[in-house]
Amino acid sequence: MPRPSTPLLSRRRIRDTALELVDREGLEGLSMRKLAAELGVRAASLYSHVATKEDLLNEIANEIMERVDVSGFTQGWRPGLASWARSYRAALAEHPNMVPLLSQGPGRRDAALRRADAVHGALVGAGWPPRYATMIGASTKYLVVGAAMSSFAAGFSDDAQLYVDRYPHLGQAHLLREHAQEVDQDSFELALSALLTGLDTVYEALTGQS
Amino acid sequence: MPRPSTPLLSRRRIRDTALELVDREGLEGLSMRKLAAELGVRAASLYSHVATKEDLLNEIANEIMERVDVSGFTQGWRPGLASWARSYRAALAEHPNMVPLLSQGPGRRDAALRRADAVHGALVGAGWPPRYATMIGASTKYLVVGAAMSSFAAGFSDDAQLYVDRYPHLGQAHLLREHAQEVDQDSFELALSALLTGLDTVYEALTGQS
DNA sequence: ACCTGAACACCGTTCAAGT
DNA sequence: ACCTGAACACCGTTCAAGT
Repeated sequence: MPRPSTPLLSRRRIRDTALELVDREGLEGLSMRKLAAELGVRAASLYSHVATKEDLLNEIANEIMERVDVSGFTQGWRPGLASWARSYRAALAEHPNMVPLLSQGPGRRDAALRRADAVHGALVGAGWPPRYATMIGASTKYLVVGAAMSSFAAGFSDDAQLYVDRYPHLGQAHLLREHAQEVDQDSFELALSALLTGLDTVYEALTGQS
Repeated sequence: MPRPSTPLLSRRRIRDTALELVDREGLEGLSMRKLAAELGVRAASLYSHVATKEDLLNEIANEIMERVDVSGFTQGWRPGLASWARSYRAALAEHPNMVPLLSQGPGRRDAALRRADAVHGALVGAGWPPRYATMIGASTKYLVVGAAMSSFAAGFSDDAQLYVDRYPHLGQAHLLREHAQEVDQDSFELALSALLTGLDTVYEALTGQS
């Protein structure tokens, strides 16, 4: 008898199912045993395809970062920064449970590093001194990552009345669940446009151009 | 025979030792069993003083947030925001391994909620419309949390040469370990001052004053 | 009131064994 | 080459039992 046709597992299927599990049940809901069960297999089998759980999560993180678009810089540094930031934020928003992992520096994830490098290069190409390019890339990332991590939508617990009663200003501030996403969006856009405006001022002072 | 004098454990001692462990070995290095061992006791004993591990971590997070200073708003909203942001960032920097927990919204942590409320109230008191006060509080938090989460110091792995070789722009950009903290600091200050400048413009347009 | 031993239901990972 | 059962060294938490 020859081989039993195709193998049950593949890295592709393992990654996809793992991400589904994380999206559905959170990072803490992912265990190698549950993942294996979902795939109709035993936990030990996963180790024929994946070195460790940490490795698997890093690969998934890398794939998510691959969807971040840095092509906007062809339009100039200002629209480039804005579209990079929005695309980055959108990528994180698609997998909120992965955000804590995605936020911790580029680590050894190629996709994140390649994008950091592209942003830096584009800023330098536009006339920013290298050191500023570094800081602007970092600042923008702070905004995106911070918005993803501390989004009101995730942070405030479901029984909003608890907050309204005890913290009157927050109550008035429309910080209830139904408005949370809108507040997040607007806060992010406010911060982004304030940052860009502030950078304009610096740019003029540095280069003498607008 | 009367009681054996003083109890071995207290919530205070448990919290302090747990935080030491997290600072020393990271969040993943904290287990109830290791914590108990450190305290000269068995894991089960901890549950006479603490409901769950999650509860314990929330209490620790709350204590850290208590050190964030919002008193600067007596000097006006601009210096208030700046000193709040810096104090918040400093509090996170003291316990980098706790940042992922501290960053996920106020949750049920009183200290974080009280501070969010104070900031909001101060901004409204200074003439900002409530909705803007909410957004400004959120934006500022994004910056602080993002800076803490994705700090270069933590994110880039130790062998900086790996990056220099493969990503030329990053190499030039002084992104080596020894400069990482300085870059972090400067990027944060750049973003903060750009944000404040941007907000000034909005404030003038809204209130007609500076 | 506080601490313990033993147990329960989990983990990630390894490895000899099977096909 | 790929999958498995059994094992190892861990987890958080509970609970009857001891003082």
